[in-house]
Amino acid sequence: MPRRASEEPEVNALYHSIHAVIRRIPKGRVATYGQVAELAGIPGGARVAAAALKTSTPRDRLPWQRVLGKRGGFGRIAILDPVGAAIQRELLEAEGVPVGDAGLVKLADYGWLPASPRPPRRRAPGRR
DNA sequence: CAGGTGACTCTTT
DNA sequence: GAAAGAGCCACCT
Repeated sequence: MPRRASEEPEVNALYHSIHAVIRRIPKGRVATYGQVAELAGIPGGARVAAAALKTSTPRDRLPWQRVLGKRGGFGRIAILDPVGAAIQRELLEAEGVPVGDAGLVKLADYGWLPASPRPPRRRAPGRR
């Protein structure tokens, strides 16, 4: 069975916060998983944000199409749900967000800036 | 409590 | 620039 936060229609408070952040993404803008997670209070929890989206259902009316990977792409979803990815691309273009042929969005121009610009982080994760 | 998993992200090869 | 390896977080079994 698919992994979900719980069998109940209501999600956990943490996931709810993530959903709330996603709902705050202005139209015509996109945010990254890491960005959403950080705003939700989970720095470095990009995967948690992804899980929150995965567990959510279309009935939640979440603008998941505005959540992209750090490189401006859709990530593995393009492989898991190619149909959904196509819909996502159309939705973004309908909002005024141009998507390149490779399925990439210019985060420098259409990235969401909730409060501060993007401070260059030195080496948070990935240090081996 | 411990092990396994993933719509991620980063640094190094 | 692509591929591989390592790290983090929260949820599930």
